[in-house]
Amino acid sequence: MRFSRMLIPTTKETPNDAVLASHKLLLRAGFIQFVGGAGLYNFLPLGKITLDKVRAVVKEELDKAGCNEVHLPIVTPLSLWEETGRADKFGKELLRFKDRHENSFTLSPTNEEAMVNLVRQTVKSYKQLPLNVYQINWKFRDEVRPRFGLMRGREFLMKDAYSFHATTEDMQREFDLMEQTYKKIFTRLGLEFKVVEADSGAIGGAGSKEFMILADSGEDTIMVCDACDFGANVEVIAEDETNCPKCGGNLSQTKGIEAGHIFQLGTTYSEPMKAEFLNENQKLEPFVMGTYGIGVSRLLAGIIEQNHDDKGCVWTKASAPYNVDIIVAKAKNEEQMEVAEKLYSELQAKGVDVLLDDRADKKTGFGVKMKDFELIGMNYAVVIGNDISEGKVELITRKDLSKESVALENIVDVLIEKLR
RNA sequence: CGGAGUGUAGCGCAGUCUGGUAGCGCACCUGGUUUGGGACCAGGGGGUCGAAGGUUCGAGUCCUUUCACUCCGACCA
Repeated sequence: MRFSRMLIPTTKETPNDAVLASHKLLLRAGFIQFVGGAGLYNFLPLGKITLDKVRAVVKEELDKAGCNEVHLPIVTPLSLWEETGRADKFGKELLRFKDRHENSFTLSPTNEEAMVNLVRQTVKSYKQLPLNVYQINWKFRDEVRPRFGLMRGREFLMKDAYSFHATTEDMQREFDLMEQTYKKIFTRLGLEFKVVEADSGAIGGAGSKEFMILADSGEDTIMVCDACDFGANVEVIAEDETNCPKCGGNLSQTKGIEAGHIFQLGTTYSEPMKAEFLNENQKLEPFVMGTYGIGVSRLLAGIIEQNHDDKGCVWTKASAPYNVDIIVAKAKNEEQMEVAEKLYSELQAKGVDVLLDDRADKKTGFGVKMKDFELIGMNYAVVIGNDISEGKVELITRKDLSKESVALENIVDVLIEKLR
């Protein structure tokens, strides 16, 4: 893509209302835009691209683990929620409204009931099990206090998966598989994270684990063991506990952003909703279920909370809207522009996500392009400038802002190696 | 829902105490000069001051009511 044709409204001023780094930077770098209602944001082109990239990583790993992607309507009949009693339990957080026929509906905050309904209408035999179905879809929760930009919006993109099994043992096997799958997803996204024991909250069920992105700004307090991999949310462990219940090692307190949560549900939903299958003994049994969520839009905030500096965002390779930014120092210089166009085509041909900063208006000089590169936080910038007469370009690494001079003929290979 | 704060141009703000017909920076438009780290000069466009009501000759400013947003708390996949 060419910068000159993209809507990227970067700003120098820090928005007054934003407190968190991710909130400020995503606004300043033109990824998102405040709509006016609390917790509602427009995703601008850069934000949409980044969201889609993160979403693709989530989808790929789930598909590899044998999950089935589906798509449910965001509007759900309230009657489904009444079957499980959650219409009352969710309270005001569940946004309700009526259609022209006075029928009650909700904007889905999560989809256990809707997905159980999908499965009970289609799965009748143990031979069809196990089954894991998921969607990556917008959710709406009328939060008491939405805040911190994408961290706790009212409308947010969530991956919600639901597994159905004949036995508890098989559900636990899937639970472990999802834990491994989540670890792959978070690792691919370049995140530093911790899996912790957690409370099951309003979803209900037996065991649950949370995937915490480690960041000082996190809303959750967690206890982690420095000797083994044990970790727990303070909701489920005494905050003054100093010894690891697993290995006896030292526990220390830290902050985390809850970006994923997996639950062993059992029959909490299948029983009241009469979602049953016929077992090998020809008897009806309720499905044993698991449910697994990832806050996809929250991941964007989490990635930035963990990866930013005073100049702007520092996206990880898997999440950056573009991995390479070609900066044409003087876009009116024909030679520079020619070299830049050629490099742009070559990188595209090699499958590299590249942005060409070809802006040639008189207000957009080299300084502006550099500032935008730093603020947006793409992984690398290639500066096509004066050195081009000697066959050299400058390669800048966003993470440490280091600069190196590279021969033009080698730059494609160097970049591909770095992005590997 | 309790506490605190803020609503004035697209964004960031001043003006409100002490009422006199709206201003600054950024952004935007035109022309010129610049061109490797958010340039400079000149000119220009854009606001019924969150909303409603009231006091007054006159309200951004005073009074009443109301709405929204932000932060802290409670709550929360």
